Amino acid sequence: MDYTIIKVKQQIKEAVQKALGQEIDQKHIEIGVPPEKDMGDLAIPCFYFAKLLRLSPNRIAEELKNKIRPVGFIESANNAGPYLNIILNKKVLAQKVLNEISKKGEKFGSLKSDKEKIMIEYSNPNTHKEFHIGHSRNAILGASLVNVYKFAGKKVIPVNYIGDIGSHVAKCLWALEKFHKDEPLPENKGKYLGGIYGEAVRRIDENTELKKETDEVQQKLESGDKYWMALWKKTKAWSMDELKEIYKLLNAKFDKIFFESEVEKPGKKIVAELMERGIAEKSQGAVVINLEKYNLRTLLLLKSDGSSLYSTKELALAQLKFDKYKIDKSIVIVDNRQGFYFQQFFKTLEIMGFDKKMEHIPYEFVTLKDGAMSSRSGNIVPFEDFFEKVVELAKAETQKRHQDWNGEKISDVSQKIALSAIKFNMIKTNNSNIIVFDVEEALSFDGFTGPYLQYTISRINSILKKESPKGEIDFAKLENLLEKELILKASNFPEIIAQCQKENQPSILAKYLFELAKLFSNYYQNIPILKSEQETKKARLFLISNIRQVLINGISLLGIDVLEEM
RNA sequence: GUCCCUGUAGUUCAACGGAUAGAACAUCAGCCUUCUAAGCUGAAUAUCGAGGUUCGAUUCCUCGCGGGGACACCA
Repeated sequence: MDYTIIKVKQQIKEAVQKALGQEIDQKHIEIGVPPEKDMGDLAIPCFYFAKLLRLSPNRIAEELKNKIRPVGFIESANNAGPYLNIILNKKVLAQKVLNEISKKGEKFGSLKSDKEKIMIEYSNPNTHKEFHIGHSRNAILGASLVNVYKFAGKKVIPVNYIGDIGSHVAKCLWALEKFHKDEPLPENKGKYLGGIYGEAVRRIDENTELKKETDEVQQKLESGDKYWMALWKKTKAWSMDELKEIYKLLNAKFDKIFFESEVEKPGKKIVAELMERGIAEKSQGAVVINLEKYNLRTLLLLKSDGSSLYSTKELALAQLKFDKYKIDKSIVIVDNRQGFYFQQFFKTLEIMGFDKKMEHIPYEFVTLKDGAMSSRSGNIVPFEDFFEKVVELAKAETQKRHQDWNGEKISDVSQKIALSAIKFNMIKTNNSNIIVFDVEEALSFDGFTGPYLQYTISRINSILKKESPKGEIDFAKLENLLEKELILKASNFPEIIAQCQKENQPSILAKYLFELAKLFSNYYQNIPILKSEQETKKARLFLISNIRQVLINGISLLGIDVLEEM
């Protein structure tokens, strides 16, 4: 990375090293931020130097203050106890950072590309089931991670692995045939199927005798019964149509979609090989791999009736990924409840001699105030229902503000506002925290939300529409402290991208964007732009157009479509 | 029982081992003859407990307490 912020820090490190002597390792020079703005722009704790040089940290800070001379980005330094605070040169910083953003445009923040080819598997829904808000967390998180990885210079192949076979399909089709045959079909057939699946689960719950009937359906499906296969194909298409619609809304894209149905047979073959090689063994009629010596208990690879399990199929999927797509690494985004399974699964691959880089990125699931969502209890919040609700609310708010807009524009803007609210809401929480879904909160458009970011961009657009920056910029005109703060924050963007990718945590980006937008809002409120003196105005317009660029780059990475106005 | 996540303000969340623990929502008090008030400013309120490591612990380690989840025929 040759970004300005990196150069600034490098310059500071060199200055410190020069002042204290070569025995100071630059790696140990930490650069942070002071607690108060008026103390300085960057801060260096001096404890490490103190230990090395056998002097008090306060003394070293003082010495550094006296030795550091203004050069390049560094304007001056102040000591405060054991800390050295650096004040950056406003003009130089503004010039370098703003020109950099302006020049790189939508590429600003992107990192040097490396050769590693990574497959990211995410979403992984089942057909014949309802797609609820919990599934949307995975799709939203995955889509943004794919964006972030690409922006961070990785070669990414986003894929989806869909559960199109198994007992859930049998249950759904059984209920469809038994209770809904010849019924007129609604427009959204995928959602209709999901409802029927829920009904099937509840009926079987009430009368366990019915399980026999669904088992029969499953056997027919597995044996390739023509009638049931035809029904399966037809209904699978319904689910896929619905999923495609949802993915369009969520900006979730896939280069390849794998289906469980295509890896079932190859999976069984692998299990048979494992048996021959003595890696897997029979236990109570089923095939298992004993992982007790790794403290991972036992993983079931095949059911006692010979039918496949998730693990069976996934063995084949892993091979398919590396053999056919020539990837260096495979990442799977699946909720944390499968964490133990993945430990077992990866260990199994290792024992098999399948020595590849595979990683499970866990995240916590979405629950409701009164407990987890389940088809059994019927307390599912379907994504589409929730989405409609948010759109409706956005519409009401938009109409209130823009009586002159036509229906089409209102609808379009409202939909985008709704989606930005939903996506941001799912991303703003750290992956390792459970989201307790609260409709009230999810419907909010105020504060730390997607619409707030959109609104900030709209306000910038509104100014730039009236006048855009032209000609030579006098960066000395950006002398306000709020301006310096904004510029410094904007300069941090590439570092945020790096961190976000490294930690698989888009919430870091969400938080950063909010902070940047917040700084702008404050600036906007207090500093007139269009009404300022000519040269100052030019500089300020240039500043805000670049702040907008950073906001747009960041929001886009979250998978959110940027609005022109709202 | 073993393993994973988690415990911070009334609520939902932040805080590479660093200075006075930050936001948002809700509450209260202000700000629209000024570039979009979906905004801005201010007030008030918090680290589950006990040890340990460290110059320094919300963060790391140990133990305890509380919440959620996973652990053989679901995915």
